[in-house]
Order: sequence, then C-alpha cells, then structure tokens
Amino acid sequence: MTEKKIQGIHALENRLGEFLQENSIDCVILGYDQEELKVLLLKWKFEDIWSLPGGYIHKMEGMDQAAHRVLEERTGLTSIFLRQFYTFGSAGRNGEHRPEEMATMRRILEKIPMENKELDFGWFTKRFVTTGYFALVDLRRTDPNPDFLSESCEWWALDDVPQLLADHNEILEKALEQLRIHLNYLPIGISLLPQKFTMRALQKLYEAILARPLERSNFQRKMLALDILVRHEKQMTGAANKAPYLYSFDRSKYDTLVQKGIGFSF
Amino acid sequence: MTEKKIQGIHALENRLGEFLQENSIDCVILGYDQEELKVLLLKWKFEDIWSLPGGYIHKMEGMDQAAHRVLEERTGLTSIFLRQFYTFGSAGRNGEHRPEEMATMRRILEKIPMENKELDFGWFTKRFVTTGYFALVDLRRTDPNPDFLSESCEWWALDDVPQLLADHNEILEKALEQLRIHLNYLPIGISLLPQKFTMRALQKLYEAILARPLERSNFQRKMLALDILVRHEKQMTGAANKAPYLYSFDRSKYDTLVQKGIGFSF
DNA sequence: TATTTATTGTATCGTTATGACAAAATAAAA
DNA sequence: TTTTATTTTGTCATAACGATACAATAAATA
Repeated sequence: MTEKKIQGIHALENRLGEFLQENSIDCVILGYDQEELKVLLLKWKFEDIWSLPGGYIHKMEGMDQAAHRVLEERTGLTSIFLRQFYTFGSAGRNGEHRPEEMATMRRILEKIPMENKELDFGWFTKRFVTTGYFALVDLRRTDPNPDFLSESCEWWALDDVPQLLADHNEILEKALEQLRIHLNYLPIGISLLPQKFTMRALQKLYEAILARPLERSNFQRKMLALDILVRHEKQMTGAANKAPYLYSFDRSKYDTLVQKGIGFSF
Repeated sequence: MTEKKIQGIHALENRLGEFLQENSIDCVILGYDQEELKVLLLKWKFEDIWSLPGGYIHKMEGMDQAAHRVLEERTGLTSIFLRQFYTFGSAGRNGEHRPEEMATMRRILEKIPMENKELDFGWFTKRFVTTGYFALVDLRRTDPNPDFLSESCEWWALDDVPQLLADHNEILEKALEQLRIHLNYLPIGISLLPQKFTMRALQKLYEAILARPLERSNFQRKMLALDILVRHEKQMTGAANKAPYLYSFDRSKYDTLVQKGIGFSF
C-alpha cells in the first residue's frame, strides 16, 4: 500500500470516525476574545457544511486521550482544561435518518482525491455514539489547523453559529448547559484569559458564559472572597477614567479550592 | 469497480476493523430500604464474581432505551428515573489489561452452553466503552431477576459492596458522586420512597445519599419551603412519643420546580 | 389519673450571604 | 481646575443558614 494511500485512510479514520465507528469523540473548543465566547468549527471541503472537530478513539488510546489528541491537532495546544460532558447515543443519530445530509457527504467524498473514494455508504447506516468534551482555551494562543477533509478551521461567535452537521448544534448547546453548571463548582477563567487580566474582563467572561449580566460590585466582592486572585499593578488604559488593577490566578490556591470542590454560585 | 479499488476498500475495512469497539451501558440501580441505600448487583454463575447489571445497545435502539430495557429486565420496573452520568473509556478497560479476570470469565463462558454467538461479546479482544446510568427506585416495588449469565441478583448495602468486576467499583463511586451533585438541582425522594412517608424518612434518605448527618429542624424548614410536599394525617407509630405527620409529593408542583431547575443545597 | 419519656413541630437568634444601590477614588480630557 | 468615565469600596435591607431552645403529643409508667 502506498504511503499516500495510507495517509488518506488515516485521515478518513480521524475525520469520519464518528460515522464509520460506533464510538467517537467531539470537542466543543471554546475560546474567549473581544468579550465574546467563540467556538472552533471546521468547514468541510466543497460544500457549505460546518461541524465540530472530532475524531475517534485509537485502539490503545483512552477516550480522554483521544479528545486531547484531537484538541492538539486542531489548536496546537497541549495540557488543556478538557472535560467530558455527555454521550450522545440516541437512535436518531443514525445516518439513514438524515438522507439529504448523507447525500451531501457522498458528494464531498467523491470529490476528494483518494483511490478508494467509492466507499460503501452502508457504513452510514450504522448507529453511532459520540462522547462530547468541552475545552476552554485562550484563543490567542491557538493556531487553528483544518484537517484532511476540511478547508478551514475558524472561530465562530456563539450567537452566529450556523446550522451544523448532524446533531452538532444540540451537542454545542449541551456543552454550554454543562459548562454553566460546572461554573458553580469550579472557577474557570484560568484557562480562558491571558495570565493577567482586569476584573472587568473576568466578569465579561462569566457574563458571556452565563449569557446574562451580572452586578459589577457584587461580582467583584464574591470573586475576591474566593481568595484565589493576586492583585498586581494598575493598568493605565489611557482612557479618561480610573485605571483598573490587573489580577492573576494564584495557581496553588486555585488548585486547593478546586480540590475542595466548594460550591459557589453566580 | 476495479479490482484495485475493491482492494482499497478491503484494506480500509481491515484497518478500521482493528479499531472496532463495543459500546455497552451499565446501570447503577439504587434502592432505599431500612434507612439504607442499596445497589442491585448480579452474581455470575459458577464463580464468586459480582458486577453491575449492564448490557449492549441493540442495533436500532438508542442508548437511553437500552438502559431502560436493562433496568426493566432486572427490576420489572418501567418509566423510572434514570439518568446518564458518565462514559468510561480509558485504555485500561480493555480486557487484556486484566488477564486473571479474563481467565475467570473464560472459565465461566466455557461452562455455559453457547448456541448464541452474541454471547461471545468479544471480551478478550475488543476495547470497551461503557456509559453509566443511575436509577433510583423504591426497592420494595421491584422483583430482581438475574440474567442468562448470572445466578442471582441481589440488593447490597453500599457499605458492604464487595470487589466488583473490572472497574465497576469506580463506576459505582462516580454514580454516587454525580447523584450528590444532582441532589442540588433536583429533589429525588419521589422515586425512592413509598408514596407517603415521614419527614424523618426523607431526611434519612438524604443522609444516606450524602453520607453525612443533617440537622433535623433545618432540614424540615428547607424541605417544606420548597412547597412540593402535601401533609396528610398523622401516623400513629405506637411508640411513646409524638406521632409524625405523613407527607407525599405534590406531583405537579414537583414537576414545575424541576422544570425551573432551581438550585437548593443541603 | 398524673407523670414521665421520646420524638416531632415550630420558633428564635446571631451570623453570614446576597442583591441593590451609593459613594469615594482616580486617570485623563476639557 | 473642573469634568468625565470607570473602578473600587462601602452601606443597608433582606434572605438564608446553622445552632439551639421550646412547645406539642402519643404512649408508657407510676
């Protein structure tokens, strides 16, 4: 078998894993920028179809590992906050329930230069199960890379997310729902913000996740009461107003707080 | 289709075949009796091995359906509180990581008459991903039934649970951890207690789940404040003390509260 | 019948958490 | 020097909470 062919098969495995296999993982990779929460989406070649980055689990690999691998392949980031949030296995996930979409997929695969492009789409009639992971990243540190079957890999503001492949919109919604619950057990800014940030930035992040405004002074009071922030010098913004302090997380205090798992709510 | 292309497809199939996995579900069925929380376990035939009841997802069946099916097969109960809590897919779940246990399983399977090929399960070669569900039931309404591979099906007090097959002890622990979190989003007594119960019984249930004592009068105050209980006549216990009232859940108020998803904590 | 016992139902009290709002501080512009 | 916009800190009434006390009561006991 030629090297090229092996590469092609390997790419297919990674990308189409969720259709070919019974098990796959899908990543809801959330980044934060410009006071907005964004999600990383892949655009398929040739057609206007977007989907969550995903892949499947190699034989000697755990599910968590697979999710980390996909994340690294798409963003270049390692050692990232990544958490399983739900497994989707309804009968309706079967490809044959979405014939039009399957036809589109068929067109895409036919145009991709591979020697074995006449794939038997009987594969598509299998029931498949995918496990969702959400990741929180500082998107300015990422370098999004499309995979073999994608022509681009872009950050989308949550409000603008288009219709996605299969049930990926539902998966995204579930990820956000779970993230909001996690917020009560875990302060999350540490992985979404740059190392030093203003209290306003942290509040805007929480507001973006919760999709509702929070009261400024009460937010500050509660956040400081957690005793996981370190205050640094002020940041001179150049604006005609009082300059805000910069804060960063105290990693060890942060970790012990997470360890204790104390619930706090917003 | 050319011979070469057919070869390519076969190569792909073979390659993918290496990655074949099995999906299963495992149920942590919790019952409450005698002020104790109990879990339903199966004892395998011929050997002293216990495990959680579980099963495979049939071809045209969703994962949730499969869990309901297993639950009904084991307990006779339908329309039950049943919730997915986590999916276990670490590399270590592969049978080949537990050779002694696999040898035991092999002995068991050899003694069981196997007309049915499905029973081979591929336990010794495939990697397993299992999704855990927890169920809450009134155990006095159940009729535990062992399955084909089990010789008994019994309720075990949580404190007495023996070492279980594979990572089932971890799965049980995770189920309890998740249940305790759910407790803050959902009053759960409705499915674990008989229709009418005393406040003391409800408190004992919460204490059993949380594994810590709760303050009596404050528990009563909070629980009544939820406004989902109906008070009935007193229950004459025959003991030399004040007789307690009986309560039951107001189903519609209960449902609307769950709908609102209001958080309350103990 | 009167008293005792054990448990239940409810009230109280001090502390803390919370939401809404107000006031002081301050960097830069006018 | 004053104005402007935003941050930081403070206040205050209310609600929630943990701890404790006390009253109510069904049955046993004297």
